[in-house]
Amino acid sequence: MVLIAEDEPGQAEVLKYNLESSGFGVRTSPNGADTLQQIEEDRPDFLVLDWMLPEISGIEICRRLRKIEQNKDLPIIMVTARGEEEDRIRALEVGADDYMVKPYSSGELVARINAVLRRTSPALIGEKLEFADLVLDLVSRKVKRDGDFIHLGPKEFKILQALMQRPGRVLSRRQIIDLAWGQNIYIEDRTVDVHIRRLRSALGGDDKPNLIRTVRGFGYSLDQE
Amino acid sequence: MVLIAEDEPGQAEVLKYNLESSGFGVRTSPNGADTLQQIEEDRPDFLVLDWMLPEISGIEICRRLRKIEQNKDLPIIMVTARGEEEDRIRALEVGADDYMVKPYSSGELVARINAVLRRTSPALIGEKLEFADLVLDLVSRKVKRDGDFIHLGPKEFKILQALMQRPGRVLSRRQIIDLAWGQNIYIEDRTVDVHIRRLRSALGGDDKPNLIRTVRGFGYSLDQE
DNA sequence: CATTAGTGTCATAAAACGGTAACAAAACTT
DNA sequence: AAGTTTTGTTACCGTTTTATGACACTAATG
Repeated sequence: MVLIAEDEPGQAEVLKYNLESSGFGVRTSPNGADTLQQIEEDRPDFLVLDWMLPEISGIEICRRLRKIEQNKDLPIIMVTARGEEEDRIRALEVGADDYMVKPYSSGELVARINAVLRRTSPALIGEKLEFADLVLDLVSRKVKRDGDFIHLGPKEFKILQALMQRPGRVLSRRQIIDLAWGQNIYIEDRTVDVHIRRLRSALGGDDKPNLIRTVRGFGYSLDQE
Repeated sequence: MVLIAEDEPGQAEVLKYNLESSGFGVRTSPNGADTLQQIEEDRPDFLVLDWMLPEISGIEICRRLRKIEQNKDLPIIMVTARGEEEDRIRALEVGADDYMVKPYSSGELVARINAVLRRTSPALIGEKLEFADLVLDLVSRKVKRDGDFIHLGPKEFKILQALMQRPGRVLSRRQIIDLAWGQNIYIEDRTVDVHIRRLRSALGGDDKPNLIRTVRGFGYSLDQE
């Protein structure tokens, strides 16, 4: 079930029609408050969220959703007329999984929804997260590198999962904390460093290529090399 | 390298010509068996696949490719004369990334290929700034020149970002400071010179064309000489 | 209840980065 | 051409940021 949060009725109709013909179940919501309520009453599998919504903006909705444990993993594609780099970054920062600029083709939206689903809900599709010679299985909660099983503590596991769901993307320490610990928890940023170190060493230390890149001043990302 | 699987030679030629003038390397394949063989011998970066191919249909090729681990992520755009919703859904179901109905403009195909690549390439949704042979990716925070990755400190990165967001426009030292350091911060104008120097040298020094133009009395700008 | 695995912090070491001054070179001015 | 202004370059050193090891504390396990 996909929820479309879009205030312009025409736009919403077109989207609904197209998504339905692509096999998705669709609900719509005309404003921010209603969106939040619908999500609370019956959590959709996917949210297509307009940046500019009456009452509560898309950005704000995104931020709020990410604070609720249950909605941490709700896949969100943000839609907006604005195309500035800053906005894109901002959308990704508040936790959107992807971002589309109007006008866009419905085909592209459908394709992106599928792409995001493939990436963020591997458990649903029975997929595993893979990166380089790393395999992370969410179902069995096991990690394998280059064929060998690796033991990780819960925190390290979640951090690795967060990174693998966004390969190449740099996550700030704050983002990592949000994703691995949860919001509204106060932990020293430095603590992330320590866990990254533990993770690195569990992944093979100096014996194997380091897959976690330090991005000075920002955070960490998964990376080849 | 893009592989075009298309049985009608004229069509294939036109596509090839257009893709090549957009900078893609192109190979072609006239039938299903040859397509699979070419992919096995030398995996292309992208597949443009006609639905109706002799010997083995496009749909069938798509299905088979998706079963092979190595080709799970090969981006595929399906091309067909049929435009029924059902076909569209079917194409996406068997794992195509996008779908185009004939007749279509080559421009649109190029645009779609780029859209799909943006989505599926390592950075996934990396928003990239480009100028000449420079690519700056805000999401993975990486800079590439002419194919080689370049390491920049945070300040140099931000300065380059500021310049690339306004290609050709001259930025005063003050503006650069505001953009890279933030407002209300006091540092010497001369410091910008030093960072520009570091940036130039990181971008290849004397080995490659200098992309940063000095505008005496004003500041700096990105420029192709 | 004893033991162990897992966590968060701190202190310290090690890098990486950044701002400046000082001088050289280049570009304008007259 | 000499003088003046602006930019290029280098070296230096303090600061910031990250890596690492040790330790205390808690939750989980048997």
